[in-house]
Amino acid sequence: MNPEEITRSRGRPKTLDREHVLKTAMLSYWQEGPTEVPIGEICRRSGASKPALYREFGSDDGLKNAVLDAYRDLMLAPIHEILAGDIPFDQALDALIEFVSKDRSVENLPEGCLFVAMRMQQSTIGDLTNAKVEELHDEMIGKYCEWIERAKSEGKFSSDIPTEVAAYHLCTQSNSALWLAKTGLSHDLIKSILQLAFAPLR
Amino acid sequence: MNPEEITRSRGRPKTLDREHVLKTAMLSYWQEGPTEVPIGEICRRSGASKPALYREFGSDDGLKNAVLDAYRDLMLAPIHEILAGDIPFDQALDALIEFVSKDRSVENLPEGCLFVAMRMQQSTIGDLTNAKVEELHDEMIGKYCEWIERAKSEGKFSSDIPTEVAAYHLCTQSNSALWLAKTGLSHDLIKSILQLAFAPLR
DNA sequence: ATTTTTTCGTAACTACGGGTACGAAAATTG
DNA sequence: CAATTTTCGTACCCGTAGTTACGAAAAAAT
Repeated sequence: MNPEEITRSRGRPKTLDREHVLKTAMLSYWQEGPTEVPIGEICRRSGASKPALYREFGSDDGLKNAVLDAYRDLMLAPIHEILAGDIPFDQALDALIEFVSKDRSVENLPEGCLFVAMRMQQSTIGDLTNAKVEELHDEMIGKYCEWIERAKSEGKFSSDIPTEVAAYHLCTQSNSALWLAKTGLSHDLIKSILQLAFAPLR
Repeated sequence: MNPEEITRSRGRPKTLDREHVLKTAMLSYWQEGPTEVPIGEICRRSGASKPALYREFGSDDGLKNAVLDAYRDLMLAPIHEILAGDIPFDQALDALIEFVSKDRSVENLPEGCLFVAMRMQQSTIGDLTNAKVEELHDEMIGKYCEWIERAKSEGKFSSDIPTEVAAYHLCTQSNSALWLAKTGLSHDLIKSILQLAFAPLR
């Protein structure tokens, strides 16, 4: 009754390592851009064969879609957690700045934001992936709005600023910061820019 | 001695309308993304033949490079003028917001910023064009820096904020605003976001 | 052992897009 | 008019990338 036998069915055993392919693809797209790395290259880098990859993900679009799910858990979920937490507004802002402008090279992660990169490439990306991108964006704006509304109700945030304006502002700043990091701007400079950009919210 | 005869040389007269091709290409790239519109499509839309276009611009890269020059004159130069002008700092900021968040559909121009779009597409774009993109970006940052330094020397801008931080912040906000417009966000909302973002500079 | 099922991966197919070879066309020159 | 020069544009070349056909391989079931 060891784990190997639980899902052991009839045919030839699957050797494709889905998680490994997904990780390879995510890092490749993240590093070089979602439209820059062809399927064949993902195969070479991950050691998988093209048909195997197609059997698993269906299409280029399917793979990108799956990658985006993995990316969400890695990079978007932590932001959601900061916003959902019970920490004071100012501290949450700082945590946000810290998370966004943090140097990821120590974790062997690329700079920039795969999510933003995908959002830019309008038509080059498949329908499935585009739909997910918009879904994740709406989710993010929603979380920001909830957070701000909560802060407003606690008197920690000026009611003069419409929630929607603040939410888009926050979202935009994070995106820009991640993008600036990709252009090679120093993390200290980016942090200063974020502090400046978020100043009117405090 | 009419204009037609001034440059009339020997061979078959050129029928390719360079300006028309350039305008077609600029609007196409601007609207749909610089990597989304193939050369062949530019030809179809402008009525030019492929070899004619290659004779005129040399390559895909050459065409994009020429387009970028045209775009600079149309969209970047006006910003430079605002920054170089003698108007008070606050008014210049407002003029900036106005120019960036203005509705361009009335002039039949696309939303968004071709320059920013090109800067995103790292490797998909040729060397010539990439070099020009960086050149234009450095030029823009430089103009912002000069403007801020001037404002500082006149006591219209807080010396607490490093010039470089403010310059990047301003540049980033403009880029973001143009990009938000491309996603379909209302111009009023974008203007509010810009006002919020620029508040700490006043 | 043979059949059945499932996955494997080589080797193709196809579409698209950047770029060009080349002969025809249209002008000036002598 | 013939020679020369320059541009024109059809029809092609070729590399790239997404996708799949298909026979072999590896397991369970009979």
